[in-house]
Amino acid sequence: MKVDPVLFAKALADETRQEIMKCLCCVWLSVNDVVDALGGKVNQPTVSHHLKKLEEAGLVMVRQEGRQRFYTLNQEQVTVCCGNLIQRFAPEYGKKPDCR
Amino acid sequence: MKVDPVLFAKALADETRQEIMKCLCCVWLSVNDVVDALGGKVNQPTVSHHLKKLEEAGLVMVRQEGRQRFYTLNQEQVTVCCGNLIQRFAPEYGKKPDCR
DNA sequence: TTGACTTATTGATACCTGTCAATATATAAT
DNA sequence: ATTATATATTGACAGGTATCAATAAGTCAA
Repeated sequence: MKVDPVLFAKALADETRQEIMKCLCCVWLSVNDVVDALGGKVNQPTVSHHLKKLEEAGLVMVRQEGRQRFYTLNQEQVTVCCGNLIQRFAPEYGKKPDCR
Repeated sequence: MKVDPVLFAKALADETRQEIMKCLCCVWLSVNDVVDALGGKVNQPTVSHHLKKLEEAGLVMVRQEGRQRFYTLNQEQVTVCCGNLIQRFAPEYGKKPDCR
């Protein structure tokens, strides 16, 4: 799934959302787990809203289980998108010294 | 100069700003040069506004020359910030297969 | 000094978005 | 069926921001 670099940046351009991503790094959490992990900073609808944004950017994966939905960070997507940014804005960095 | 990952993402989270970054990739341009390069999409004050944002995020370098100010993309900063994002959100990607 | 040029700043406006309260939807348990 | 639980959606509101027109500030030329 190819992701627009602006969409990717927009998804990252929020403090709370980056905290959520941190929580979901390398582990599957339900929505309420995330709410708890944030320690009452925001409430459940807000977390759902952020998770939706992250999902639209392809940054999280979802797995339904009973009445819960488990999310985890898509680390490959993060890596790919960051690589795309470097490709786009620093293509020859490290190659042509005269460019700097 | 250490850059906050949220600030970095915010700087990238705009279509016009990414276009400006593209223009400034590997070349020094005056403000009016950037305005022209964008082909009348936005006017001069708007470009100045965006350049200020990019400067605050450490993504561009500035050089004064006469009455003009020349900007260029700081490719090293882009590379470093992207590396930081990967470090933060995909630290062990490619190392621990059990993590995926 | 005056005028021309380049860029930054200010004020106004419209749009976007993060947040919450309330509610809806869906699923499981009894 | 009814109740409880988990999550998503809606509506409202406040704060942020992208944009422009107008103006200011700084610099060079004459």
